[in-house]
Amino acid sequence: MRTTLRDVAELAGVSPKTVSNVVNGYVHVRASTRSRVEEAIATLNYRPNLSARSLRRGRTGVIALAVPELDVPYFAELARHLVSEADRHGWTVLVDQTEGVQERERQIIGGLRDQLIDGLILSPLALTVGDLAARTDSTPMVLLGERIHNGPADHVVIDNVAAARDATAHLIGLGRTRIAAIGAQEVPEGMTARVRLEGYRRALAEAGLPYDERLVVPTDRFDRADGAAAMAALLDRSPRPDAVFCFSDVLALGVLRTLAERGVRVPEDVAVVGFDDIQDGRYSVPTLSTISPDKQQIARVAVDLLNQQVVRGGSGQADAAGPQEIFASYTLKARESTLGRSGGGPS
Amino acid sequence: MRTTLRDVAELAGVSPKTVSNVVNGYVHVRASTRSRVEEAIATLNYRPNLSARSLRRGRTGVIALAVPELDVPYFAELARHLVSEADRHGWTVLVDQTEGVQERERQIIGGLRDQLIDGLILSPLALTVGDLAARTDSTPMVLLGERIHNGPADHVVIDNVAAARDATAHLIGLGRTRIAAIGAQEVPEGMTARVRLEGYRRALAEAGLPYDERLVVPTDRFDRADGAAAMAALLDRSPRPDAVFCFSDVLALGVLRTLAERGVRVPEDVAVVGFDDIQDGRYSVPTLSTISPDKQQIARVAVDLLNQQVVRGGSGQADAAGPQEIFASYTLKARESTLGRSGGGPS
DNA sequence: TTGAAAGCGCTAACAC
DNA sequence: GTGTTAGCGCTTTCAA
Repeated sequence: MRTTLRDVAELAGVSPKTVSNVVNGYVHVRASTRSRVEEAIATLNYRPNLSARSLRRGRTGVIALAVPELDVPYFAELARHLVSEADRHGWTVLVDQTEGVQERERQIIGGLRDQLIDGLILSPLALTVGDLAARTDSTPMVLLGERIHNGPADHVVIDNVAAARDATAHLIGLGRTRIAAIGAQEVPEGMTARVRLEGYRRALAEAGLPYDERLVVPTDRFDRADGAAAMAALLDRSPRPDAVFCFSDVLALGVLRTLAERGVRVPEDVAVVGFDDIQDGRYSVPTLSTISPDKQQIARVAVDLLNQQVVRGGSGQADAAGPQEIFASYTLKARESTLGRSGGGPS
Repeated sequence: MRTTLRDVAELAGVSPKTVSNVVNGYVHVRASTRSRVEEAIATLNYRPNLSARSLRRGRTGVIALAVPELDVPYFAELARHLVSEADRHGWTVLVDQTEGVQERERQIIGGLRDQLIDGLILSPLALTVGDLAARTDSTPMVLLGERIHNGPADHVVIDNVAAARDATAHLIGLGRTRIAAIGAQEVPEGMTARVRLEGYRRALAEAGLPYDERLVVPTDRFDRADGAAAMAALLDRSPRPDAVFCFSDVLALGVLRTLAERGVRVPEDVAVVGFDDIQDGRYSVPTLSTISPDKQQIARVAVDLLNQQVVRGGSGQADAAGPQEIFASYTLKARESTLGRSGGGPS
């Protein structure tokens, strides 16, 4: 049998309540009593039963992180930061993988882990505004990514339109004029692929360059194979681009691969910019220019927002001012794939 | 107020026990009763309180996965598989990051999450045999990686010595004679770096090649920067290697980067083999030859072993036969970094 | 096939 | 500063 608070109380010759006070760091406990209790705890190797505590307190100390897949580098890096930040708040993180499946995402916002978690941080891929509006579960929730503006939930984003515009403008600034975009998707407004395309178009417009649909390549997903295939398709038709803006770094790594296979020089013949600043891009050949969202900030803000909701009473609602939308910062990191070797080594 | 089982019972006009029976799929419930209860559950949107259930049952349905860092590609990929496998067993996975810090690893095997989890899957980096022997916590546990043979815990590994030997032998088979090893570490016997070095030495010995300490480069960690620096050091002194065996793919990616910067041709001047078969290596330039452990198998076996322990009664002990050590399979994937472009495209 | 009662281990409320 | 009491929501006896 596991030792309980009661056992400790008996051994220390005090009441259960006193043990509870000591365990929970209540200050008004006489030093001598405290040390006696602590000694008993040590001898019995007592550990509080978290289920019982949760039942009583109505809080579990656990939050859920739901991402499409844990081994997509961007989500892996985000997860690392989120787990660290959550830890600082005394939260343990459990992980759900949605695989970007809508039904799965629906279940999760519907309260799949309802009674197990204090809150939920979700990076949705397929969820619609309607799904969110229909949500009845009141578990505190924070959304990550550009998905849904003005939705009914707190929300951490970066300004994807501006970032995509900056990335494209960087290519234009290098004198490129036939700039391709890889990663377009037929998805609802507000989704990542859409807003990044919007930023791309805006940069072209601002520079007085034409928008040429033949230079815009859709991909099913955002992975290396998609990037490689998209670049191959571009090289096999005209007009031939002199630069490529990829909607993710992983796509861009596939692009670099195809360019290397075809003997196309980067950046001399084709300059490449990605998005996400994953670690691989800092050591690829060539190193990858990219938009770098401040992932740690995203993680910190997300956990803070969640904490606010929990403190506020777990109503699932934002405060009177309505749901918050917080913009995290990003920077453009120009590396070899646009600047060439003059860009220096890994950064 | 959240709806409880009691509310459902009242609405359905039955006792709490009957609701419980329905919720838990107990068979001996009259169909009419069952449907009445199910209706009540639906109208009230009832969800069982998992804390209460855990408290009563003594099981939480949660297991912990402890890895050094979630954004190291190998662990990210492993985590993806583990979460999927755990899901198939009805388990939710919570994640702890140890950062490879011994004290942190000690806390975790010591029962940090003791009362929150049914079991623990740990990929230790710094733990000693002594730490494990001193463990008193009885939470079911499975260890991942080559760390400790004949230790007091169930354990999933691949045969690192054989795999490292195969990798090195592959290089020897290509006619290389000055084969460097990157990733050596001054660590206790049985740890990854040690066993891989052992396999390297064995391959050399079998081929009648001398073991040359100048070709063995230690690294603090296993990351891209370490690989890049190690390769730079090798190029700046003699003998100059004509091949490199890296103890991880991430190291190898750093190595490829340095070789590209220095204008050294791969594999013509230097052939490179890594270890782990992370996704990046399938699209790097050149693609990376590597040892590919069957990560899905590792995940499946680990979860199965944990499940066996839990079923057996959570004693933390293996069965009468003692702790089990299960070997997962691996394959050598020869790609461009050893075969050249004849090796074909991404595989 | 269903119900009544007890209690898992903890903490909140209140008394002393 | 410490003890007593009650009860969080569920499942497990045991009885009907």
